[in-house]
Amino acid sequence: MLRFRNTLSGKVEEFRPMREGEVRFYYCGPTVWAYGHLGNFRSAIAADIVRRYLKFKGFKVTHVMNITDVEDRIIAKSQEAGLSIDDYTAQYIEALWEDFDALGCERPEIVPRATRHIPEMVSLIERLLESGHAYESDGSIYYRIASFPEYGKLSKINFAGNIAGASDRVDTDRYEKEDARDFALWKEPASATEPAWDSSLGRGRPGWHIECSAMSMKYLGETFDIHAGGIDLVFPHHENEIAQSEGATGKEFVHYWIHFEHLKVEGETMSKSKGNYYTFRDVAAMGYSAGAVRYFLLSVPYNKQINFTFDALAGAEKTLAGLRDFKARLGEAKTTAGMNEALHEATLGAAREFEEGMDDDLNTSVALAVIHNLTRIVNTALARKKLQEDNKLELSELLKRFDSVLNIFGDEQREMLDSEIQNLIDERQEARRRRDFARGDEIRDGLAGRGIILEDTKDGVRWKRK
RNA sequence: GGCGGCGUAGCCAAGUGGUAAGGCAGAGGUCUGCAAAACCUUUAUUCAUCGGUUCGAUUCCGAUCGCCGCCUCCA
Repeated sequence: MLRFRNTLSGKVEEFRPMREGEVRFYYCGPTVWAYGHLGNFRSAIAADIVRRYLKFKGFKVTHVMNITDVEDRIIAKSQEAGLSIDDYTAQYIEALWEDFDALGCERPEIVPRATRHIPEMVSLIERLLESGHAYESDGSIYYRIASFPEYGKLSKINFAGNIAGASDRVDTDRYEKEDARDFALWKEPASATEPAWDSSLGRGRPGWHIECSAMSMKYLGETFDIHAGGIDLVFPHHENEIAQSEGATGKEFVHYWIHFEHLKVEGETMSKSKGNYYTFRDVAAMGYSAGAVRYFLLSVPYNKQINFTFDALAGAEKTLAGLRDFKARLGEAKTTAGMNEALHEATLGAAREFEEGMDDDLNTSVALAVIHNLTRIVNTALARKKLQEDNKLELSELLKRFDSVLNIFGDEQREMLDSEIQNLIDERQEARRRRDFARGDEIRDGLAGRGIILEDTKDGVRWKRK
């Protein structure tokens, strides 16, 4: 029984999709201008795990991830660069997909962009105007929070208590708003050169929040199953989405809200001013593998803050190498026919515990511990020649199944040996037969220098790329 | 000022009202020409501190200290 912590209720709830066997899932992806830091991928990988585990459970998943490509900062930066919005954002969107692929994230079925959905936003704003949830003021259009009594139900924000300490940061005079909390749905351009769209609402551009309401409802319906994103989006972004969507439709917008906790660096907030700001590309350039980054980012459950340290990442690198070695060793293992019952039981137990852990609000820590325990049991069996053919088949299938969720074991196919390398290995074997260990070690060291690690086993020489 | 989260071995970290998963690092051993890998053994009488509730608390409650987040269009 799959359970999620639902931000709306604050409780862990059993997941029941609206339609049998089908899940509609919306994930607020990274905004373009702040793209690329490790925290983005903590979130992206968490969303990938949600998606993959739903599929593991047999659901058909329709996964929508938005790309915010029109927003104050993007407009400012693109104008600074003298580029159109599209030209400015294209480089980041390209980088997004490269990193997505490198980190083993499946691409969502639908990736709508705000700039491509202006008409949908306009018509949603029109509905809000008609129903009294929105008003025009000074050329812009605002959401009237007073018209939506449930405002605050997601973030549980106490507005009365908030004012005292935070009032200095609420810029009440900036716009002609009825209430300081009201937020923009449609903004009048600040200058003639600013990018804007002509519409029935006048010339302008959408506010930030409206795109997610418009695009999610377009592709997933007015009510859908899961909406996820970083925890910082709870307020105001998701709170406002609820106000916009439920204000317009009168229906419940989303059944399950899932929020991903943030990443810290050495126990502190990651920020450029602290000098501890890392992008995925930074750590990749330092020689860490994408697989290790993925492993690290999913090693702590999504609902807990994760603490990034280079020690931990190096640890993930080694752990992952061990798991991949294990998989390769299993594939090459010589077996006898039949099934070892004790191993069979261990395999079934691991399958069950993995699912129990993941069912419990996607506890990836537990899932990984299950895999490590199984690995040790099977390694012991391998060392004692207890692995039988049916166990091997069953275990290979189970690893594949685990990996359909975690995607950490890497490619099925190993690269073919270069004939040159194979010749060197053969030459070394010949030297060892002559007990010319000096020559043998020389070849082994030479190969090591080229990133080829040799392991002598009873069944011959195994090799792997570093 | 309002609201929320966290503090577990050298490091990362899961977890629970009934006596501490897993990974990395470390130590000893098996195997090996030497390595590597793997296996075996080992590493928290204890879960920030102090009180309270309980037969029993790391787990619940209160206080204290420390860290983090939201209340600013940052995932």
